[in-house]
Amino acid sequence: MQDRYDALSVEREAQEFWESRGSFRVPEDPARPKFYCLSMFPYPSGKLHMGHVRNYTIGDVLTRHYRMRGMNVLQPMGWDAFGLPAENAAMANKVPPAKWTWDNIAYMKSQLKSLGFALDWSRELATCRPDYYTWNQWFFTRLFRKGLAYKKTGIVNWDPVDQTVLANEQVIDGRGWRTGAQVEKREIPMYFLRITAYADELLAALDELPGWPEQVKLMQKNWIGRSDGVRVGFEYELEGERRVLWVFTTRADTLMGATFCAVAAEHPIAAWAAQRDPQIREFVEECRRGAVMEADLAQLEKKGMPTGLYCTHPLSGERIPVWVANYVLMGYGEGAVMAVPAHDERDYAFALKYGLPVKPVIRHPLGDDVPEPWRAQYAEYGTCINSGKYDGLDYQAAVDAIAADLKAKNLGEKQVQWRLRDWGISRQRYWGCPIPIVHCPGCGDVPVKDEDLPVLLPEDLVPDGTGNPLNKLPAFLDTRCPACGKPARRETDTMDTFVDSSWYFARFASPGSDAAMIDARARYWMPVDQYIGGIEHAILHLLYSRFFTRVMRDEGMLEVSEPFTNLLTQGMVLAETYYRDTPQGRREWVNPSEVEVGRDAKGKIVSAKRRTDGAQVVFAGVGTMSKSKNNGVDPQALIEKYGADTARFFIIFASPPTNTLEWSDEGVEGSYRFLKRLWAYGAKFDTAARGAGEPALERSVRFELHSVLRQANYDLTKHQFNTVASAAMKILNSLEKLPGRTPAAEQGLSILLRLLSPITPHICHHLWRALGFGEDVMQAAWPEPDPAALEQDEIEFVVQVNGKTRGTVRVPASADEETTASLAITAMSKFVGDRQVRKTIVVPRRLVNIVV
RNA sequence: GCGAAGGUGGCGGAAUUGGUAGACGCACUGGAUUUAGGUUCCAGCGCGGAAACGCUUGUGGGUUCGAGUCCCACCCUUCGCACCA
Repeated sequence: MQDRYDALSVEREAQEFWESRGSFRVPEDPARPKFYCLSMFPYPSGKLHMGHVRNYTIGDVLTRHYRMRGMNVLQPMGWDAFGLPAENAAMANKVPPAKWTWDNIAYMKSQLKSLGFALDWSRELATCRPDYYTWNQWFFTRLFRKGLAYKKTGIVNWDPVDQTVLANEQVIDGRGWRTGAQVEKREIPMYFLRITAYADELLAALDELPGWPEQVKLMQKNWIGRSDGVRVGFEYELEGERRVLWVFTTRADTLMGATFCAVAAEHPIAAWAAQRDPQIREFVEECRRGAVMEADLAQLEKKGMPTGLYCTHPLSGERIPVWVANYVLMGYGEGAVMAVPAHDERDYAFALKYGLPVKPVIRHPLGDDVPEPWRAQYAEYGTCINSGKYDGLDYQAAVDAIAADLKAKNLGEKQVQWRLRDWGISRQRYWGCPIPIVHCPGCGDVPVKDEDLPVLLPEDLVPDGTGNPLNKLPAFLDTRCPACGKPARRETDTMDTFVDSSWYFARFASPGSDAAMIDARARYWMPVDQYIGGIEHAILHLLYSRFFTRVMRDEGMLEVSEPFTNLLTQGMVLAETYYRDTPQGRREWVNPSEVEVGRDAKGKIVSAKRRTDGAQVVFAGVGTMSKSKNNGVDPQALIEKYGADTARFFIIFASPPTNTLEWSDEGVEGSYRFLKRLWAYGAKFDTAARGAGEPALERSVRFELHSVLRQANYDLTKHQFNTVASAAMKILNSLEKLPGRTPAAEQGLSILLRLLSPITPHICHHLWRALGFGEDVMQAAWPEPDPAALEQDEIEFVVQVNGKTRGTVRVPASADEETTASLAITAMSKFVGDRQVRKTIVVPRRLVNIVV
């Protein structure tokens, strides 16, 4: 063995070993327990970023660990290859998105290989390949025929200059990102998937996902948002005709306190009022143009205008005004609310502002009245007051009685309202999966026949930012109707890329299947046992995948309902940010790798300057790695300088997987130092003479070794990998106390290499072979602690007096509680003095507390 | 505004789930090796104190023999959002 740790050659050699043996290709093997370990596949944006490296390192640690525990572990990789950035790059470089995408894939694949991940590349897929997206299209036609896909209008952001639809992220402060033009809202026909048909099931099944973080389940629950309430009708007259304004409320018990109704700006009543009154028209226009983001809207001042229309309270018969208000949303419920100012904070603020009546109808903890300012107690459930026949009823009784009375009048009933909306999948973009529909003047919208799939996406177009280039391509547009055969026009919208990623996990289990979307092999592998990815996908991607899995189940393609048994949401990768203000008054962000910090004698940062020119820079805290703050760290540079094992070790060691990870160059150096020490220990071990060792030292090292191993194995079950890395360091520290190649050293190094191999597979692979432990550490059994090594003759107890720790005492392992207590009292005589011992508490193997 | 997560040394983080707070590492300090820098090795390192000892897990209360961990109130930070009636 050479003395110097040459990470790159060690890693190249290990990777060649795995490659030549096909070590990571996994067949379906019913004889062994399967484990499907999946990390979210990357978008091929150009090169790997640190978040990818973290994600795949976590997945690889799990994969290699379970492999060594004898499981048949599948870890595949592919490419989420359709999407907007490819179109942007295409415009910038005048290259078709396909070429840009494939170049990126080739480069990123080489990066993944250099990191040594145990990936089964024989299953690689890319969603932009026809053999993948043909099944998107096939599945869509199934949904279309079942009525689970349908067409209706949806609202989009429209850029009037470029004449194109913009994604939310392309709208900056209400303006198009390329043109700077004021963005308009536009209604256009789109295809929707009826995810709401599964709302009930998607909600209920969350309770049967013990392997998901509570946080994510709660977010999904709130997103699906089941509300049990009452639909209430307020009658009104318009142009001599009797009509009903419907509202939905979860607080029907407060109906007697409703003093006005409010409708959204897009509501038909608002449109009617806008026609009559220019001021209302102005207000409605303002609402339509205004903020799109909920957080902004929430901060908006509550504004409204009376429509001039009055409606009738369904129970009291009172005449109450209808307002149009900016805090009512068209997209939820009926687009209209009944306002109960006394018991709803927003209604309260609105009523005070416009002098509308406030009528308390619920007894709350602060009394019967609702004086200013607003208090949270006003909204609590309580007994009805000022409510006529409903006085004295509690929440549930009042809701029941009021719902019954409304029903009798045909002006309402109990209703379940979902927050979840159907999923609009039409995108007016080129680089995506074409929606397989043909528009026929005679037959309407007709799905493409199975035998004519896929509808191929032309790959040589370069978009110019003014809409979908497919619209200008007769060869694509002109076709014949699948039903009647007459000339017809092809749909040019493509699918939301979330469609691609809603079933890829099942396709990995059926590589190359060209007769079916997924085949019988998927039944062996599904569900995914462990899914790993960023918290930013906690809602949409995971919910869509759960929806697709259910539809696939109902189509007889899968037997499972849930795609992901266990979910690990990794934290983000952060780095320090530094800036300096330029003479021109601009803020210039300086990459942390260019910054040198000065510290005081205690290690506190007191100054920072740029290495190149010595300019003073300001430390602006840590933040997510981003282009705008120029604080990204390129994984490639790291791999080239230190090797993949150092990068992997640092990522695992620096914080537990679900926490944020703070990047630190010094921390990387520390990880590199540890691997160099491990290598040096291996080299010394290689040449050391075998010897028996000193018995007491051997015994104490073996005790340390096996206690650390026991803890590490426990930590692995919790996925707390950072302390497993610590355990490896502790083991090396213990081994370095031994004089040479003693039995404890042999055993310790064998444990260390196996324990560490999922984290730093290359160096462990090399040392395992070079030091004669075996041919392939991955084939070795996972280490388990030896109970004999954990036995002790004496146990050290912590001794407290009145709960204050005062020292320790060694007690024979065989001693009973009484003996232990008296030994402790003797040892602590200095602290006990002549005071009376009232009580002793003995915690077995741990602690004695003497109460005096 | 609503929803979620979280506050432990100079820093990242540990704490066997109510039992020695600060494992492991980084940074820092001193020393050895080196022509020097780097590397490597040894020692120290929560705060105060010469020491005995005292104080210490965002703040203030509480439960307990014992609280970072459980309960109550408050303060702060981060993340998500489609004002969800």
